[in-house]
Amino acid sequence: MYRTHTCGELRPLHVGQTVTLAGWVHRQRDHGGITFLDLRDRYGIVQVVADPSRPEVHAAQEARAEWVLGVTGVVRRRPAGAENPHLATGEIEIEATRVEVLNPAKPLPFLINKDEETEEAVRLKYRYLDLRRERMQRNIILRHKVVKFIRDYLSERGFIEIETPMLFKTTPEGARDYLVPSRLQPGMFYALPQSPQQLKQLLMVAGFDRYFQIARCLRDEDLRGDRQPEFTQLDLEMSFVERDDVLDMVEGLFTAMVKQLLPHKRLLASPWPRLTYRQAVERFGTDKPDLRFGMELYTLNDIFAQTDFMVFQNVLKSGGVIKCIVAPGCADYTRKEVDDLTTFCKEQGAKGLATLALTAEGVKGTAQKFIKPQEEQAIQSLTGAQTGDLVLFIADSAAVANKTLSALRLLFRDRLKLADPNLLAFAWVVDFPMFEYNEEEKKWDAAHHPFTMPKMEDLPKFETDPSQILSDAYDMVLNGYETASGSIRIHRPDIQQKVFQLLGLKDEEIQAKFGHMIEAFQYGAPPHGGMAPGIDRLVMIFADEPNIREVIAFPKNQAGRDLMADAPSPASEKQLNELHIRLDLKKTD
RNA sequence: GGUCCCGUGGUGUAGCGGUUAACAUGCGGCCCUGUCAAGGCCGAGAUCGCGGGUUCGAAUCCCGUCGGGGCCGCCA
Repeated sequence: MYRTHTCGELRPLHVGQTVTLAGWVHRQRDHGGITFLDLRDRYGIVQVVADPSRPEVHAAQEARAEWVLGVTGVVRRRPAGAENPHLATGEIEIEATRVEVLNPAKPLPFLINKDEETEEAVRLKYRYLDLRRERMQRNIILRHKVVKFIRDYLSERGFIEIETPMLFKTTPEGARDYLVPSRLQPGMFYALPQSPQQLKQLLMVAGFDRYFQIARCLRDEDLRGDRQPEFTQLDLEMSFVERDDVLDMVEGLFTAMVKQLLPHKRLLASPWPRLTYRQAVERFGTDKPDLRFGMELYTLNDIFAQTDFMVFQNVLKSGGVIKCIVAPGCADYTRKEVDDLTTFCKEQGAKGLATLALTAEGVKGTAQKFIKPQEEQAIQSLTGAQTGDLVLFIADSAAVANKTLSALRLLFRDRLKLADPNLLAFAWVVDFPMFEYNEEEKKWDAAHHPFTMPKMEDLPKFETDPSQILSDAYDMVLNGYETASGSIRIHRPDIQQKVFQLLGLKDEEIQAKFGHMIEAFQYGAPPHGGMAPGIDRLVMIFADEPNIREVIAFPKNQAGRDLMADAPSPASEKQLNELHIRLDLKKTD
């Protein structure tokens, strides 16, 4: 038997018992006449004491960090004054009667027993060692608890967990698909699911009523700190529900989860705030606002209606907006600091940045000479800006102004530490537009997806102005991240047809791509809707981690490579032949 | 596709035109009976990612390239 107990569980009540433990050498302190070993497993650390004069415990002296040992000994209370309050097992120690090397270890590429920053490429190459570290163990265990909580909570409420295929069908809309060539059907391809969207809707047609799945989703797009090519969603769908039924269910789930799993975190508000898409963009410049702090955006078009400043005039004439935010206590920014902000704004697409510094010696800044005293007064009373603050103006198209000011807002959040890291600002963003115009391809795209239900009262606008059609789509946002999105779905074939037509899909195309959906909806489809919270992002935020890779056991790097296994890698000639694939690698541009 | 930042012993850093390339930690050896980031002494370990250029002289400046990361585009 390798062990009778785990390293983390021994307490004074075990004193006198003979126990057998197995684990890794966390640290070793050899004093010559006595040797201490900290033996570690995932449950904790316990101190083993070995007397080197006893040959059966001699291995304690030769052991090095991360060797795997088997230890037998007697649990005893530590001598008075030698307790370690930093260890859960710190009141006791194991007096070893046997120390056996189960497996030695080479010196490691980085230290397990220390949470020192290590280049991520090295961590990813030796991910199995990185995962042995306390930080990663904590994250992966938290992730397990989150998923377990979801399964329990939803099961108790009548939800059925159903698996859907990984090999499915490519779809025209949305993200780039990962394709899988078919051996049995030459020239044909499966697609790995971007989400189980269609399948969960068909499960509603099938009468399952309340479905969920911890579902792997795959999208072949460029990576970011919060985006991996494969990620996990809580996929969820309900029949005979309206929007608020779905929101209430998910809000209840995460409110209860935070209370149980994250007692050190506070919710910003309960019930969660709700913003319309329009309000969110107007006030924060984004549809995923971080509500942990203020610094809202203000529109100044009215105040500058009579401006003499040519730049502002031109923007107003061309239908743009003048908006600002107030950076508290930043009036003393130097010329260089303001220049750096300007550069930042230009990187976001803005043409420039105007500033107004409200200093004790008066108003300064690049916009000072263009802004009349009464305009400045109006800005102060609108925004509440005070002496010592720096007002930042962007005059541009609404889209660029919002995007730039939103980015500035987050920049100042981090720079001025405006957001409480222990605050969870969940919120709902509702009433998204149904369609977005794709300038590049001169056509309408679905803002969420083509199965989203337009607002009934907006149906006439299909003929007049599709840009004004709102939908029953909604997002869950948390601390500036989009953490879920969903919608009430179309269950009427006539409305579905209208949407497909507006998206420019030809009838044959609709049949080929979505025929199974259209047909299914003709056999008694219940009204239904759902959503899909992103597990990785949520756990990342819950674990206070700066990127999604820290909560995924084996993530890809920014180039989509697995640095440990070195994937992707070439396929053999034989494999390619079986799949009827010939490579064409000549283009290198 | 674009753009910005980073590559110095195993790991983390210093050095930023002339150094035997420094420090910590880890590693090896020796000493040490109460430590818990144990301590003390000794030692090994880096052609400074790679290639080219500038210079009397390059880890240091320039160009390219490779690797890694952030952001924009993209992500229904």
